[in-house]
Amino acid sequence: MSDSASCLVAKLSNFAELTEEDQRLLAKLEKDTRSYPTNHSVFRGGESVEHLYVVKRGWLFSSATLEDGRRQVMAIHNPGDIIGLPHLPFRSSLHDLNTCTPVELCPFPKDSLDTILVRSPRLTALLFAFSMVEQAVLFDRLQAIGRMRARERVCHLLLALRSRLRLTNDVEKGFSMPLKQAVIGDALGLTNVSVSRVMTSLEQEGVLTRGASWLWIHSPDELSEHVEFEERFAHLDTSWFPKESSAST
Amino acid sequence: MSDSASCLVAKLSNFAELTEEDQRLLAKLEKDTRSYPTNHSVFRGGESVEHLYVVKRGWLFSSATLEDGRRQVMAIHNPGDIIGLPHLPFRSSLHDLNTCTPVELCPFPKDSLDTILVRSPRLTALLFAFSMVEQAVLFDRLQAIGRMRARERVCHLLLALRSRLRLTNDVEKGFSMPLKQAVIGDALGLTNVSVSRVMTSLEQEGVLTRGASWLWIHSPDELSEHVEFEERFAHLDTSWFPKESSAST
DNA sequence: CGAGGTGTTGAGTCATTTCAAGTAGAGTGG
DNA sequence: CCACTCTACTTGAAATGACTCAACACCTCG
Repeated sequence: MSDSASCLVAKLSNFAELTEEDQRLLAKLEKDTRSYPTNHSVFRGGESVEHLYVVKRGWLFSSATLEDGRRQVMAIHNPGDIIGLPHLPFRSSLHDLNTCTPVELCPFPKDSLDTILVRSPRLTALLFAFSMVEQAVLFDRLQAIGRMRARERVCHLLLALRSRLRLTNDVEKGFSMPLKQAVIGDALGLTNVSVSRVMTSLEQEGVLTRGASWLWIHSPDELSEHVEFEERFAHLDTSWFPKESSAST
Repeated sequence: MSDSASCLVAKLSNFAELTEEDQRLLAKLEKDTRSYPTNHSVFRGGESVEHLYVVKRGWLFSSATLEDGRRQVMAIHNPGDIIGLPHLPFRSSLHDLNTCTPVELCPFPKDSLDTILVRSPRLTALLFAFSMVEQAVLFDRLQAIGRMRARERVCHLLLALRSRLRLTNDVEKGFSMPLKQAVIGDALGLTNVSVSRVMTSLEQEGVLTRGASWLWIHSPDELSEHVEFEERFAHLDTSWFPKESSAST
């Protein structure tokens, strides 16, 4: 993980060797950088999406809103994430994208992917694998929302956030957590009020400590047994990947 | 959609031209066929998964169960579906897989995909796109569970099922629906009791007609406005696909 | 210092669950 | 072919977890 390496390269390198060529292909996705302020709407659901985005800095979330205002937060995005893959096969974006903090994004056009698809089957496989990991995380949240009580849901989300951040940050002594309780609620099918009650009670019980946009989970292992949280970023099975980039051999 | 064409080829052909080579690559995935009876467990979460499966005939569902027995149904699988892509990057399967009807599956090993990845970037893109459509459907269900009332959730699921089946069946005058209410409930974060109440009331109001393992939604258009259901299988944007299979040119 | 956004806390309400009993239907064996 | 059994579904009554509404506290930022 050299200084010049992007978050994306850093994240992906955790799971598979990247060739020079692969790194070059990824670097092209991060050519441009755009900045956005806090609480800014990057795009809205229904708008046509020509670009995908690599998150360079900051937090964002994707959400969809029903006509009467009920909102569901679909995903929370951190540095190193690629935003927009689910929109790929659609003409217009599925969700709104909003910033939680000041953000730097690297937009790249959809069809930049075709070079990767043609030149590096192995990198393609890695991106696909990562996309499936995202989907696994989504399944876990589906289970949390569908079958867990408010308290379990909140714990589950906090553990999931921590697990994500651990790929690129040190989280042992706490980590930055700029999400508003209303956003957490909308991610979990709860109200901000319920989230507040749970968080307060968790803090009183000594499970965690809160600061301004900051959170410390004291004993994640203990907590994760209690709420049946599953680590999804631990290890990727890459055995089925093509052996080499066909183009580079 | 010729007689010899598989459900998978039929489904994918709806969205992009498949070359001879692509069809041959897909056909290889359906070489073997295995049969399973109703209510049979194909595999359990945690077992190692060497294979993916193409559904040739019948209905199945994937689910995960918490220690105390609470169950979440993650996905419902119909003919033409590929089962197991989300498990791909993991050593062991994420979910249980169970049959709802007698079923025929075509198992193929994970690394069969590498030929596709290397030989046909275009088919790879199509599979990826389809996988993203699945994810979009998952997002929709997340919203349903997180932010809709029981009645809306059930309507939403019924419309989603109908929309899936429409790819391969005629659903205008009703369709086969072998899911038990407990399964529907577990897919929606409800109890079988709530599902029963909703279904009964929908039938009384003339929204639908039920028969033995059979369902007719009278006016899906009207219903879908009422519950904000979004059709995801209508059209794929394939503009970003690589132009040709690199290997076949 | 004031203002607006964010989080907290309490009281009352409501949708869904839980529990329980009963009905209907499909499949099985005599 | 009928009785039996098991499972799925239905229906009602009571319990409950989360929501709504509302007031208030806190903090940040201008």
